[in-house]
Amino acid sequence: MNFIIDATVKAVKQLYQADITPADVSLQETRKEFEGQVTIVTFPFTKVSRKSPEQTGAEIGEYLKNQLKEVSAFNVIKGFLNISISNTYWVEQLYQVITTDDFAIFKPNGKKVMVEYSSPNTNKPLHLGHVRNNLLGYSVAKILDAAGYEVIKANLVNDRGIHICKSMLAWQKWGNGETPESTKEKGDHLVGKYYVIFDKEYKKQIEELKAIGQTEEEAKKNAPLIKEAQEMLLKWEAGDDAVIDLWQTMNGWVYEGFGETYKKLGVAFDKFYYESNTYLLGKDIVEEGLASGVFFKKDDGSVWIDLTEDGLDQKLVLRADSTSVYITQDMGTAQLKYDDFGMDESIYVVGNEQDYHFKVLFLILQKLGKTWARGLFHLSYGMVDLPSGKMKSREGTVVDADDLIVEMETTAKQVTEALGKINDFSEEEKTQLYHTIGMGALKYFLLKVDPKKRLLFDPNESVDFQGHTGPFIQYTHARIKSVLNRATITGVDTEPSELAPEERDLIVTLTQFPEIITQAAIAYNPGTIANYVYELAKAYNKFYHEHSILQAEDELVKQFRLQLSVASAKVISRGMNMLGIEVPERM
RNA sequence: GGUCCCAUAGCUCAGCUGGAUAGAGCAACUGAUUUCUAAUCAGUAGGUCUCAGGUUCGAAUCCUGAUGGGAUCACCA
Repeated sequence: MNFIIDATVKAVKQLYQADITPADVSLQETRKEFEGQVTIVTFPFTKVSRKSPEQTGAEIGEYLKNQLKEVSAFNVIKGFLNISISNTYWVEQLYQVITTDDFAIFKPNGKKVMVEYSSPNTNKPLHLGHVRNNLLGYSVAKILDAAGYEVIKANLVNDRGIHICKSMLAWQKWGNGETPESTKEKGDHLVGKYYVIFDKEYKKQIEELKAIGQTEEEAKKNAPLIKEAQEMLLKWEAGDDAVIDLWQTMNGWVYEGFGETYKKLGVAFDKFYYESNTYLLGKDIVEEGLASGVFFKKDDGSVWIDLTEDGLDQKLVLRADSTSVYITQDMGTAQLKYDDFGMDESIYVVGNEQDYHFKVLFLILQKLGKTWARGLFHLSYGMVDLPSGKMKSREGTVVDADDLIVEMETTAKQVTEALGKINDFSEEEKTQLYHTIGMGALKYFLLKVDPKKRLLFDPNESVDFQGHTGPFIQYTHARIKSVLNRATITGVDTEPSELAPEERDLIVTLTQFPEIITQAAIAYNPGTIANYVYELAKAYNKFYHEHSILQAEDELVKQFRLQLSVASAKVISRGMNMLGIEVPERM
């Protein structure tokens, strides 16, 4: 639509001898109730035209109609210039733009971006919060890829620390040598079970100590279990063979479990980082900062940065005993990632409870003069809440990722069976389809909302399969495929004598796809894609309902509608793919 | 208390680089299937865009303040 903008700039120049830039022309979609496809707001031009908005619109409209063959008509309502673009233009768009192989395919932009997401703890299974994180990260990676970036999907696994020692210790004490094989339990669930057991026993000990007069604080510190866990962590850091052995074994179980869940979620990674390898990093950066005066040392030997001028606090970056804190490690890991890949941008998909941490981290790196720090971005997303409140792994009040996936598949199965459209499918095909639909519903549900917003998830109210949902869009795709399977496409570009409004609207929506990808990539927001694909599916269903494809008036029209259908299916499929959602051929 | 995020229909959400009478879905009600998949389509009803100021020809959108909700301000990660 740039040609309209350019022509408008010229029109203003010709008519009113005023120079404006393309940015001054606000072009928008014409509202449904009016005639036309694009609308120019004429109010901004009245200053130079010295005429009423209506008259200004009429004059510009007249100019455009005379100058551009694509403009077939116009009308002005209350200062809004509504322009009708000729049917020929839209049909050309379909054949010369939308159906071409490189439609909405972005050329490599030469930029490299890392998307870090998932970042699980290896002491418990994944829950709904992780699911949101995983789907978001994966989708953003797909969107950036589509927008022309070279993308590295990274996962920084939190595989060490006191929380893992807790699971290990509880297993040692009460595990009786249980393994995933012996219990037939998924490895991450087995380990998570012992994490919960630890917490239960720990709480018991705290109560006992409180009963003999200790304060809550003292009891938490003095409980034998926590002391044992701390000892175990020290042994781990000292490289004690037995502890390392156990750690490797139990982490192995967890990774196998995570692998299964990731596979079901359909997410993947190009690069894994492990905190057991990175937790000592960052100390050299502390030295660097001390040398350059960005950091300062307190009397006790601890190292700090003063961010009060930036409206933040003083922040510790190294303990007095010269051991690392969280942010030390993150500084080091950021450097490591940059050294590994030299990416232009790096996106951290992490919950919004860490907003402050990342603000500080990025600021520190900038102050240290890391040029790449400007490319760091925290993609912060809201918590997933249950009606009962926050999810807490330790207390077992979580929606488990694996359970949730099974539940979605079961619901998909029930809905599908009730409709009875795929009775000829093999068992394997059915299982596959239930998975596709169930995950489509779940993924769409989680991705259509703005990442920033917190999400309320009611496990008792199942995710919908009708209306503004993943299955609605999947259904539209299957429906198109069903029609295409019954027809032969000649591949000859035919122009119908008349273009119905539903056909034109569908083409208009299709042409927007590249712009939508760009927007989604700029905002790191899969919701942009999700809502667009929904609009497209709706536009198709409306067209489908109003017009027969196979029984079209004549072969020209039929071929045109078939091409329109092929294009719609393709864009739906590509859009959904950016959300990590599969579209079935039948459902 | 400081800082950050959020607030739109009964519910879940779009719209936010300022533009027309604020849009979808769910739930409720009505209608469409001898015709390409009705997981669909068409319609009815549902709104003080939290509130109060400000900027503007024009504000759900930008600014200020308030209210409500959430997060965070650890020598935990």
